[in-house]
Amino acid sequence: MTNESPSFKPEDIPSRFDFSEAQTRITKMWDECRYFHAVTDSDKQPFTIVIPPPNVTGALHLGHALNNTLQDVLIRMKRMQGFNALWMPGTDHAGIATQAVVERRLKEDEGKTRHDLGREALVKRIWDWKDQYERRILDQLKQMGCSCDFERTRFTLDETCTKAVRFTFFDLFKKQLIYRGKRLVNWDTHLGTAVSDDEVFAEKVKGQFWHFMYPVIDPQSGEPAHVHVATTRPETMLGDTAVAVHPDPSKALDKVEADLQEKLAGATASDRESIESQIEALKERRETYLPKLIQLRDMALDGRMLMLPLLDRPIPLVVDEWAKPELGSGCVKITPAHDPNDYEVGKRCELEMINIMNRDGTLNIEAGPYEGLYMKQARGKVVDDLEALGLLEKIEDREIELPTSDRSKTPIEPFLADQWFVSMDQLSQSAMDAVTDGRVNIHPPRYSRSYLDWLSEKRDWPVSRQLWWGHQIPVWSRACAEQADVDQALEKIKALPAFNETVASIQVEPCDEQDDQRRRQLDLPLATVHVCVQAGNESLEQELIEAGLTREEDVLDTWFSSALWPHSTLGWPEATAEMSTFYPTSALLTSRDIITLWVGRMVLMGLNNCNEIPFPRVFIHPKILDGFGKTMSKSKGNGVDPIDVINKFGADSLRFGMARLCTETQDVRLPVKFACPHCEHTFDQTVKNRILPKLPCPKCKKEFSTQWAVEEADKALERGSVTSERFEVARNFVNKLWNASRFAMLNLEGYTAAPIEESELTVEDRWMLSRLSTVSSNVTKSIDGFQYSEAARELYDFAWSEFCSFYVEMLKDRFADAAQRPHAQRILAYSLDCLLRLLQPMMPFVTEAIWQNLAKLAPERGFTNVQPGASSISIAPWPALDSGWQDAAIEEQFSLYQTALAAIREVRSSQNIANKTKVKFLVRCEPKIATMLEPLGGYFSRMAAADLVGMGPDVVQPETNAVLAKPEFEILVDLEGLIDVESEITRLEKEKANLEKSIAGKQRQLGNEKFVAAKPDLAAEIEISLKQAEEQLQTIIASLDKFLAKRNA
RNA sequence: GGGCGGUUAGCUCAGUUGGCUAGAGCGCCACGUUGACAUCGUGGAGGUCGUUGGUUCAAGUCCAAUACCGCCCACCA
Repeated sequence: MTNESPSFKPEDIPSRFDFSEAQTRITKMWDECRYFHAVTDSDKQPFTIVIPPPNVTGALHLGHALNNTLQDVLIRMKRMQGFNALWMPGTDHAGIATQAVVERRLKEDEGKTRHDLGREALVKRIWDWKDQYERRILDQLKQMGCSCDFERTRFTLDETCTKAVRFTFFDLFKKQLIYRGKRLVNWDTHLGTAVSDDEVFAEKVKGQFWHFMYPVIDPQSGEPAHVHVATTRPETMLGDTAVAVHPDPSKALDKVEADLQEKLAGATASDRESIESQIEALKERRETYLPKLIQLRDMALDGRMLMLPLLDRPIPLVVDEWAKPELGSGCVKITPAHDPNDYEVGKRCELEMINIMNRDGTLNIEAGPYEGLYMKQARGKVVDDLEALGLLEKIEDREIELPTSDRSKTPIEPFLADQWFVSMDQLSQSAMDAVTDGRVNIHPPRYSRSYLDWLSEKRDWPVSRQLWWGHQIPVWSRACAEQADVDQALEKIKALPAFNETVASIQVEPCDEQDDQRRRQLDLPLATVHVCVQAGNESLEQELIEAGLTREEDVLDTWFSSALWPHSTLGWPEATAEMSTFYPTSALLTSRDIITLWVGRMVLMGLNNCNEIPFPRVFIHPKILDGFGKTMSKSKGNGVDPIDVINKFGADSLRFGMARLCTETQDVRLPVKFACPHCEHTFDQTVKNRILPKLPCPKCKKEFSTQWAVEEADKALERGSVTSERFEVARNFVNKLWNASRFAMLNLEGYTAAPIEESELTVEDRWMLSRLSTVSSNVTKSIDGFQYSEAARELYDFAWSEFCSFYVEMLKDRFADAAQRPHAQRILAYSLDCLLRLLQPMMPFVTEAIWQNLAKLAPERGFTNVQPGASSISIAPWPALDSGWQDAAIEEQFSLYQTALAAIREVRSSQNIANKTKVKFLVRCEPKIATMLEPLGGYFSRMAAADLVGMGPDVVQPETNAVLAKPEFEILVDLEGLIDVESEITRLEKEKANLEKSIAGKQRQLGNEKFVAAKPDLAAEIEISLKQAEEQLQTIIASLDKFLAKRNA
């Protein structure tokens, strides 16, 4: 069969890969051909990955680029391996984060708050924001070359996901695994919502430490008149319901002292002084203060009361271990409703929990005369009033760590609020079991520990958020003042026409205020009736409202919907073809900071909803750090837009660079630089300049804008990109590959397809087949085992140092010979084809571009059987060469050649012989070695401008020559008329020193009797190499003597 | 306070079960551009593997202690 192929001239193919043109063209082609669309009626085995949905708060940065590159490399390999590969894309609504961004924008641009707009209008604005950023994110993914099935793109707040959320919530509600209760939450008074612990950061601020005195009621003689307490938040005293003292202060002090002594024993000299002084202070405290603490403890056990000043409310003195006798006065005021620790004390001691704050941060009726003041205003007044009463002891300045909301940057107020919870006992256990019994495998395994530790706490999951953006909780409630109301409400609900127990579930939440009289005073309901409604029952929802119930306003924690992601995206709870085909998914790739928040919850929700784990393998990949070792994030100003990198280096370089950097233990440190758009000068991003809206270029002095530009004037400046030099390696590699294929294009004219006869294979062909077989097998294993950097490194070394530097060079001679040319063309087309396919997952664009060119010249390729190449490399079969081609003898033969070649090059370089000057050389060796080198002998001419003129044990040494002694042979380079005696002496002396060092090491080892006894095999090997080294040394010394004599003559 | 990871060449990182002279890329030095590639080629210089101690015939590798850097969790009236 013949294929008349067109021909390429050098000018037809640029010597640099035009990635920008190729990316646009190829993305379009992939899209049109729907290569990445997975179908449900396939015979192929499925392989599914769901994307960790990026937040629609903003655009993707390099951390996402890493995450998505790794997923794409895996899914692309699996697709080529013949799996029905689905990579499910989508985005996350990211509840509070997104709402906060939009609210901030609203405030900045229009000076409005969300209340000015109202719920509906705000939510619409957020949807607009979401549309904008979802588009941007999906575009970024496409530009990166991600082979997602974009036709299936989901959003955690879309109709499909919403249905899954409703079903899950209903199911858990019905199982009594969701309940409403009071909980101390981190209240953001600015946003009017609770925020989770991980959305709170501690800000160091200058604050004060106030010392108060609370009067003792009816002090007996000998008893103190006051108890001393201290606080950093004086206004909370209005909610105090006790003062605590340690139950056994003496023992507690013993314990503290024992700990200090232990610390002292192992302390360094510099620490000793400080520890010793602490012990001193402790001893003094024991003498002066302990009796008083014991007295207070006894008073507490007697049930004595204190008078809370300002509100004149009697509060008990209680014993609790939370009070530390070694600190302050040893007594601590307890504000259960406004402090997490006090809350715990309150529960232990069954204290009243008095909530003194409204949702907006003002004080409520419980604060008596202070009602209506903001917490901060109340602080000053409380302090002033206490001072007026003579109950302010002192004020200290102190640095305090103020819990602050990450979203609104305002101080957090701990606040007791009604919240919905998921009961985690059983659910956590199921997720723990999945990992401990190996159904879910976390890689690297060390991360299993943080997963298990966190789940084992089994803390109930607060899922309600006082936000407008999110899944509104599907519960309709009614508060009932009397038991009769409750009964009546229940009866009425059950009688509703649309009511039935399969679509609605009822819970009755009793009031937690046990004291009936107090409950009435506070106007609290006796009980609240909650009805949870299954999705798709709008008529019942309407009837419930008509029956006087109101819908819960809160929305769900964004992680609630994220937890369903692996099955909600596939259409659960419907029994879809997608669910049966693609669930459970095959692997999850994510970053370590959401192991607990997300991975654990996906496992337990998958088990709860689908009765099956969501994925058998989880890969936790490294994080991208900036040049200072800090994680990248938009808020720090060190986030880099992958598009900047793509524009400068190309998507393949970004991807290959990412894969190459993805090792198992190290985070990826990526020093980034600004690139001046005017003069292309690059300079470091520093802590100081990275958040400036505009910068002057240090070289050309012109200004350019950054991602931080806000003002129109700044935005009008040309935008400077931020990239990293670390992608240059990958960019060069892409170009190298492009040029290797350019060589192929220029030499495939007249290509005819035919199987390659085994008898026609040369040594180098067999070597290439052997290497291709080994490399493809290793790369497959590496990618399957998430060892991306290993895979990238092996491919890089193979493609550059073996394929390009040796094989292609050798083919040049064969192309020059008309007889060998057709065969050389076939084997080149075949091996390039294989190499491209191996590189496709990491570098899909350049390999596709070359693939399409190759198809024009050599549409049919193959080795044992010839076939047309696939229409796209994305769907071509993954190389899986028979391991029978792996041939250690051939590889050894090749390495002999490489050693000889390097030796000749070394001589040429040290003798400073011009490239064009041909040299002659001989190889003195055993006949066996000569036989091995013989078939490759011709290539020395092309690759080192050296002609092999003789080989064997008896070659005659030329008059003037350089000798390179290697274990297997000696290379004798004829330097007649070229010799530089001094350089040669220098080289030989260096060689001699190296050999002597090596020999000494070997002799030392062999002189070690225990070693020889323990490892006889190894010792024998060393003995052989020692003998060779000694022979080499003799040769070198002889040659050196000769040159020394020449110099002295 | 608890846990985890890191420390190897000027920079960024490899180094499999301990074993012969510890590797790569970038950067640096020298030489080299008429047919794939200067985003290239060839050669070279550069490391007492954080520190201390231990196990072993043998330690970058195993153990212990310690310093520094980073991350996670808990806590700080």
